[in-house]
Amino acid sequence: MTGVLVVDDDPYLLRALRITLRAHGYDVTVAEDGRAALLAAARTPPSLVILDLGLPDMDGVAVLATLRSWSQVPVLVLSARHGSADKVQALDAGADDYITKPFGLDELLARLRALRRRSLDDAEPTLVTTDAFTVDLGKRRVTRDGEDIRLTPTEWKMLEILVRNPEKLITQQQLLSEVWGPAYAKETNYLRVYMAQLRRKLEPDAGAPRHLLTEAGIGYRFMP
Amino acid sequence: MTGVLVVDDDPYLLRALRITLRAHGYDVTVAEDGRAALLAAARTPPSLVILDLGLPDMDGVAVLATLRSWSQVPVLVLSARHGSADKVQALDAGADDYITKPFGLDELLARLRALRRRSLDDAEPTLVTTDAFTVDLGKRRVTRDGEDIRLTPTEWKMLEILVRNPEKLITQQQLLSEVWGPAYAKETNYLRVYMAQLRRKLEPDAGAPRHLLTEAGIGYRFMP
DNA sequence: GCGGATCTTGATGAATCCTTGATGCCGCCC
DNA sequence: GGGCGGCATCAAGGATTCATCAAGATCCGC
Repeated sequence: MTGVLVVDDDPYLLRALRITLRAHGYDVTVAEDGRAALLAAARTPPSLVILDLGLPDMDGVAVLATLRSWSQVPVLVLSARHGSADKVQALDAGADDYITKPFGLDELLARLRALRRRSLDDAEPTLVTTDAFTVDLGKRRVTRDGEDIRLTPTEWKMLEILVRNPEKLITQQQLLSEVWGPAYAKETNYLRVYMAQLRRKLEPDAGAPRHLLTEAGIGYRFMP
Repeated sequence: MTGVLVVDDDPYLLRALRITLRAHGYDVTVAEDGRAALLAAARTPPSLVILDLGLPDMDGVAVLATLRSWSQVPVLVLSARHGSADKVQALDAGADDYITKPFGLDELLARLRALRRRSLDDAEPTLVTTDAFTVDLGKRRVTRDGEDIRLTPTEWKMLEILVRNPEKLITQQQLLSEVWGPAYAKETNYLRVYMAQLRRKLEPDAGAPRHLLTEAGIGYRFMP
């Protein structure tokens, strides 16, 4: 499902957008100020962001700049200002599109479609290599000795979390709640089963792992 | 040098744009009607296109659609019309941005920067070959053993997305929302039906696919 | 309208994946 | 040395997902 984060302080517009976007199949999250928007974007990264520049707590361009510091998500900016200086500022801060109020909902939907069309070919060239295997986070692919390794969805989720935090200790609870959900925080069994499978598929000697390490009683750690 | 093709029939605007864009480091080509624009774009493919919808010889949207049939170059549309129906039509025909006259030159420049930022990873091969079949993304054609393969519109859309992202895993949700729209993100049935058809038409052995691979529970992947 | 192509929808067996329990190993403390 | 807790491994079941087929429903050009 395509997730859209709508950031605006006008409750009426918010309501209209939520209804319209839901009716067109988007999964809508809303935020009424900049702080809430950044929190929401960090917690559940959306596929698209609609951002009003006139927010009560902080400048819209500042929100955009902060978001851009860690996310490449396409952003469509809303503004009541027609002045070209504002547009220039927003576009240069990293906005992908700019639309002035008032606007037609069909135009907004068309611009969203155009944005999403472009967002697919954002090749995220993050490649993590060890001397045994290579993980391509963008293409979602693992290779070993030139051969593709086939991972199940659960195996991949676990590996992705570990690989995105190299050398960092990930607790069992972190892994369980990220992969299976917070309700599974005590099912440490799952971790053993899947860690064993990952090692069998990736480690040269699954009995003596060198990259997927166990920290007894605490969690696991990935070493490049 | 970034090449910009400017298509407009107003000689004054053309002159102003040429001077301004050259001053900002762009390499400018101009065309005064649709036919000349398409010829120029075909002969020396530009990095960006600025297209006025009001042309003397043919409808601007038709020019855009024709251009889109073989090129993915970012297009910024100029129009004197403020109506949202026009915008929707242009954006759905493949425009990447839309700006109404009159406009500020600094806004135009900012939008051009935003467009160029998004299209950095060009180098788009229009011809993708495997040892079983060949896909010509520009001409929208698929050949196998020298024979043309007939694809339905839906089959083509699906294949195009996969082929434009070689080796990359495309999730079921990405495929569904690109081909059928975001509201269909749960109809994974469609994917199976059409993937089976694509394999029957393209794979030497549809039962053991080598180029259109299934990642169970996640999505599909194209391997050249 | 009519006919053909294309798109939906449902049903079936096969393949894959997740869960769960049992078993054995290792290190540690009593 | 024996008991214990945490870990690794294995295998089987049940659940989910996939491939395939075929029958309507719908769209489109003539």
